[in-house]
Amino acid sequence: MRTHRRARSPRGAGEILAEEIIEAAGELLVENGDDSAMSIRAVATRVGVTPPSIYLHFADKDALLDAVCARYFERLDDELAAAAADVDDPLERVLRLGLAYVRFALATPVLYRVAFRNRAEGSAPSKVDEVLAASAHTRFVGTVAELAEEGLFRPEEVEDVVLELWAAAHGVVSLMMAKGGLDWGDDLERAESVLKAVCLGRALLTRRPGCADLHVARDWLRDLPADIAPTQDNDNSVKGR
Amino acid sequence: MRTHRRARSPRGAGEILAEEIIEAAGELLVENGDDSAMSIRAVATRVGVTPPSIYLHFADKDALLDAVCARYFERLDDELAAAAADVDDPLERVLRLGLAYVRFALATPVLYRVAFRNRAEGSAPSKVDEVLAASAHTRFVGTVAELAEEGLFRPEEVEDVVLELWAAAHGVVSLMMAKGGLDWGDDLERAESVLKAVCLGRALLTRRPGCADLHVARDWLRDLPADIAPTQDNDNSVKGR
DNA sequence: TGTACATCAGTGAACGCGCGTTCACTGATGTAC
DNA sequence: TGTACATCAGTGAACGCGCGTTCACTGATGTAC
Repeated sequence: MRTHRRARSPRGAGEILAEEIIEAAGELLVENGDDSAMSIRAVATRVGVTPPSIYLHFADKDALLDAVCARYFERLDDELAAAAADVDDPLERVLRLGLAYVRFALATPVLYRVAFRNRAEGSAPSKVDEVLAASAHTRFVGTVAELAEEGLFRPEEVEDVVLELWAAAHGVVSLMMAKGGLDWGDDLERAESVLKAVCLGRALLTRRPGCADLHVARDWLRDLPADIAPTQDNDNSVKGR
Repeated sequence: MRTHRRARSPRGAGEILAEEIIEAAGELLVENGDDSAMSIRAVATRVGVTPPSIYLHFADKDALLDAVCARYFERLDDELAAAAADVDDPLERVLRLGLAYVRFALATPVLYRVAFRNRAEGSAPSKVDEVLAASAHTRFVGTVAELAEEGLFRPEEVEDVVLELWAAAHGVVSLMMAKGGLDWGDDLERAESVLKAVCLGRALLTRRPGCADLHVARDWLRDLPADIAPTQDNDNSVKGR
């Protein structure tokens, strides 16, 4: 039941269909909610082509989903690049990157969830992981490495800090998606709070290793001197800038 | 193709079958990897009963999955209770609770993932959320409230801190499950690091609100006095105790 | 300038499958009289 | 003590569906000679 028939690609331009398939698959995922609702047949119908045509460009359904996710993470990297542009201070930049990640994920929850679906055990290594490693991950590593140069972290723990920041951001968005009924308040403010806590707590543990002992940490927190004077502008949030 | 036929329950004991169904469904999920691999027919076969019998006890497949998840979170609460027993210090207890959560999730990744699956939009409010709210969530709230009494957090931010700790723990386990290939090191040590960072960072933001401005926070971190002498035992981890 | 051929981008029809769910029925067990 | 009846815990067979995937085929376009 094709609603329209797609014009055949000119010779040598078969790749065009691949692009249209990825795009249509992404749209179907967004519209229908999850990957079990995206069928080869539905994708073919939307593109205006018959189901076997899909197999001219993708080995199977899983390969198509993978391509959709890879495309998705490429878009994520674009967003991260935009968020980091012109932010010289690495501490502020890491927060901006984290918030951009959260904003991007919350804007497209279905795709985000599909991108983090668990793949079948025997399946080939995914293109998605390569894309992630080469883009978003590298971007975070670079910024955290700058922070390490400042002395906020030790150089050998840069990868660890990145993973932990990622875990925090991922946790915030995926718990929000799964348990939207909880009292999250403003999503981005909550994310900002978590990201700041991880950054500061982690840096604190680096600069004062003794605080890894919770009793030491508590005594120390209790004895903190009175807060310093607030800075001139009261807006502590980075969101609106 | 039943491999064995289950003996009929005696009169008045029809509920026994419901229990066996939940148990079998859980086993199938664990063995087969995800919820699309758990079919009503497979559950019936495993229990030794015909498919329509399932419907004597569960309205549909979704209701069955829900019951499995509710049972799962009841088990989680048992683990949390055991982890918190005899830990008087609330700061240590919150860490133990978090680690028990992580350990439990990592021990049964498939069930954990299913329990956080996204439900269809129109579906009835899940029993799972009630169980969670009444058990694990309450447990964390109680402990964080004690920390607030100590002055580590403000009383009105107890719920927020619980959500953020939950998000952190959830993020660690679900990212580990989705991206197991990353360099996580020891899973529980990584979790401990994140949980401590969130706790300390959050408490720091409470005691020194000025640090919400990242520039202030950085100057402050840079000017931290030299670390205090380490405590007598060098084991900062809570894992083995 | 014409023609045989290769290549490319698809099509049409079908295979076989397992699934959730429904419906009318069965047979053992307890209960009322 | 015997019998009719209600209840309970299931059964057997089927409906209808959409799915991923395969296979032989088509028809337009470019290329060699």
